[in-house]
Amino acid sequence: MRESDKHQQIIEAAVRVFARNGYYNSRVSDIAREAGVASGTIYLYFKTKDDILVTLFREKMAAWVAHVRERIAVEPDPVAKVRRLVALHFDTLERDPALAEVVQVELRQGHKFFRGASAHEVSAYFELIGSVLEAGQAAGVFRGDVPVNVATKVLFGAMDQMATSWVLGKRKYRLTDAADAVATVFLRGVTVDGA
Amino acid sequence: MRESDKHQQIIEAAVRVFARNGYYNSRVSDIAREAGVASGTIYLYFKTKDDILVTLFREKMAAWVAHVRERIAVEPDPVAKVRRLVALHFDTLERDPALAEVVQVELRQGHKFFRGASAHEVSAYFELIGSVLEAGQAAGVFRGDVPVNVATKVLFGAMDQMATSWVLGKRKYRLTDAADAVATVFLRGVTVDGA
DNA sequence: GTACAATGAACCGCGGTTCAGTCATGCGCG
DNA sequence: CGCGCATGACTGAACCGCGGTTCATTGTAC
Repeated sequence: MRESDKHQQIIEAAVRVFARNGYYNSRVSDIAREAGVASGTIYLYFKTKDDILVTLFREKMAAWVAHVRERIAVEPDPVAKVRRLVALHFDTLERDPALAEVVQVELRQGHKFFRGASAHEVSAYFELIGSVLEAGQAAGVFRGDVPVNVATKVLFGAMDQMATSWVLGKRKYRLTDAADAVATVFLRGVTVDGA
Repeated sequence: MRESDKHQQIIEAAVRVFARNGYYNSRVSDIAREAGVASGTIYLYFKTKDDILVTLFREKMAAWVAHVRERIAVEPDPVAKVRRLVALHFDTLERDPALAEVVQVELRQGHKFFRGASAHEVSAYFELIGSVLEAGQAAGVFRGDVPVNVATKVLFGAMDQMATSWVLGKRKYRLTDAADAVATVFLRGVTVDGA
């Protein structure tokens, strides 16, 4: 039983508990029970309850960005990269329902998500999207009259809302099925006419 | 001093307090002080602290939807309606920074926003957007191969993300300036070729 | 004088955090 | 080899501050 075992064990338990009850309605003792440790043990690995949420988000988000980055790198043209990005975004959430619930609903709490400690990881994802769009503009595939930072937010916002609706609607359909439609609308919106 | 005076007074105070500190970091006594009443008075008008948040959201959102609905009704063609909708969405938030903060950041808490008591008001807005897009399809202006419920979420998500970024970035620029770009990307995405 | 709005100090349950004690592991020494 | 002893992870009951809620009292309008 390596140290990182317990750390990870607690993180994974926290994801499930937060997904079930929400952050503020979860007590530390709930996470402890779910992880199969005593509540005091939590404090050997995390400074505070908040720290669990922040750490969980940082680790999950960092892994996410790394995963997406390496997967879209292999796609040669910008259009394919965007399609792949959307598909991966949805696929990641669909693969882990508890994580999806936490990311889409619970992590938006107050100042903890975009602002605060996780800001760095979030902006890394934004920058990843932005770099794809910039490359597309440089290649003459995407129109230059749409500011990249606007297009980035439009794409992220579209994916994010699709995901949120899917989570809140109790995941009754396959999120991935909508990936093409979302990518198509966006691409049609930013591509130069006749490409 | 009509009864509804105090009710409204408390709601407006709550908006400012929640905007400043976040929902969970605001105590009822803070709202009371801001409203200029005693903390016990709050409970003559609201059942619980949660009730304040839910009521505030319902009232604000209902007014929002009504306002947008009547304003876009005068625009005759679907494209103009969409442009107007985006402009109004941003304008409403820009006019009331405290409300914007609460709507974009604080109200996303746990199950209180899209799920739960406010679900009805949110879906009213979604249906409003959806009806515009449907009319556009019927008129042959918008493409029929994009499902309306997907396009609705794409548009809402795009606007919502723009707004969230603007709020989190401390409102350093004019949100309204981005309205055209957002509307243009979306419209280009859903309009039939050559319209 | 009656009714009812408003007050705000005090209550009380909740739950994050602590810490004194238990247990397991491995190491040195006879 | 085996027997304690030191080390440090782990435990979980108890503590304690916080803040939502209540309600006996006061103020006011008619």
